[in-house]
Amino acid sequence: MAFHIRDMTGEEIAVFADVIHDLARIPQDVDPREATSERILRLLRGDTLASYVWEPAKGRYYNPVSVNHDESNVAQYVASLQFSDPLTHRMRRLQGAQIVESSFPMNELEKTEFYTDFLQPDGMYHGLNIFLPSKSGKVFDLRVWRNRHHEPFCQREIDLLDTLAAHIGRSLQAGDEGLAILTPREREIGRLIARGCTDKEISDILGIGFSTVRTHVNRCFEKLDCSNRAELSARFSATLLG
Amino acid sequence: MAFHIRDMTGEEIAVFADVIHDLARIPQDVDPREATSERILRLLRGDTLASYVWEPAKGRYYNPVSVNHDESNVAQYVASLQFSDPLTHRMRRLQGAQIVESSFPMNELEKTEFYTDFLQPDGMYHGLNIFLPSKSGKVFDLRVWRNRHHEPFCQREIDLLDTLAAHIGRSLQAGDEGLAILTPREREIGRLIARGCTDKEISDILGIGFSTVRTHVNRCFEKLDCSNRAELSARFSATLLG
DNA sequence: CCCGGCATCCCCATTTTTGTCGATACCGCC
DNA sequence: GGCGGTATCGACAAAAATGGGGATGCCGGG
Repeated sequence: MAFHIRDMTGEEIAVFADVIHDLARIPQDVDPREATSERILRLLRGDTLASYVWEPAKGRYYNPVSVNHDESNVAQYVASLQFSDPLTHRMRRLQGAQIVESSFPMNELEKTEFYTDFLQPDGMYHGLNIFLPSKSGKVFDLRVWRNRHHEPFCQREIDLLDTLAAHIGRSLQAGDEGLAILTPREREIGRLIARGCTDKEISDILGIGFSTVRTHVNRCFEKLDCSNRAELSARFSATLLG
Repeated sequence: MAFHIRDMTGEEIAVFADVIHDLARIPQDVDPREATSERILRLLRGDTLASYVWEPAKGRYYNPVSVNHDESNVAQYVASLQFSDPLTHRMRRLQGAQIVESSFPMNELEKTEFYTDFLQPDGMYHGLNIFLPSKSGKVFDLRVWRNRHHEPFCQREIDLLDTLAAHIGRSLQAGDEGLAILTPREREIGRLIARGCTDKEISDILGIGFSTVRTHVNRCFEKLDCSNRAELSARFSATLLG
């Protein structure tokens, strides 16, 4: 029985590589967490996963993505439970992936209402968290859990999560700095430009007036600081294909 | 001593992820092998690495990339030794990463001239090869070696190389189908278009006539079947930024 | 030695893009 | 109810790109 918790099977290596590959090429209008969270959970051999984004302006978490969690639980966390969560306060400023038990002993955690009301019902026992601050002030996080019948997380998962989170962070960062400032309509038009459509064609495709297209295109130029559609096209297609 | 050869250190996981990330975003005019071979060798814990591309039309290997090899040895391999190489004949049609010793017992190999003249002097003893056919008929390969004082390769490296090679293959494939049909000058102009330069600007930057730029641009359109520069820009920037 | 590919240059007519002014209407928020 | 953001439309002139010709010189392979 030479089983060593840190090893990765050939299949896991391949899945890991695919996740990193996808993160590198994901379109900016897709949430990288949506596209990868199931596979990340599998790689970390966890039971449930949740991810939130801390919005500094509002002082709260929002934009949840979860796997194997009860949806209403996640909704409730965003709505109210986040304000009585004793974990994130303590862990948010730590660097890198952290095992919950290391910062918050289980015997202490089990006594809290947060545990009995929220964690326990959804089978969250052994926890592994990472909080990743981005330039914009937002903090992106990933929270992975195993139920109490499973082994606690160990170094293999810490290393994996550190790496995965860094790449998700890069991907989110790109979204932050990139096309997010455009309105949905503007992104739609940007995508068509990247496909080589002329303004006339775009107005036909979208069923709107030529002038409208012109307005949107000009606004794209302003917002993205592009001087012509070739440059705009580059900005879009850098993350469009894949 | 619970050392298990299949594990990856946290640093290796991070390097591996970076390699995959880079392969996903590498410009099409950069050889993905050049950009990653050192790191791949380190991940596989090998001593030397060489890579060639089999050109079916000419019936020979060309375009070598190597790490820690004597350059003249590699040149000689491409020039002549490849035709007396007893290994690749036997291994080229095998699927996936293969340990040389498994197909070609060492006691047999050590008797050959190829070993004494070529492999031995450069310290190639334990070998791990992969041959990856591409749609165009070309076969891309990676050949990693450890010297005789080191452990033979095992499953960890097979899994890793399988995955790495698949991603390099993807990257090369993209190059094959993409910008490779353009001349160097045409690619240069395509890149500038993707950065948003007008034809006038391009002619100034490159110090050539406006008309010349026009000719190159038109040829790009023809070859890549693009109807305007926005589309061309998309083709270039899909792999340009990183 | 000739041919093909490459890089360089020129002209002309037409289409598309770009810049810069407008304007109206809807919707959510304070 | 006003205000900001979004989506929608219009007009005009300048700048750039596009499509179609044709032309030269260089170089390497058959």
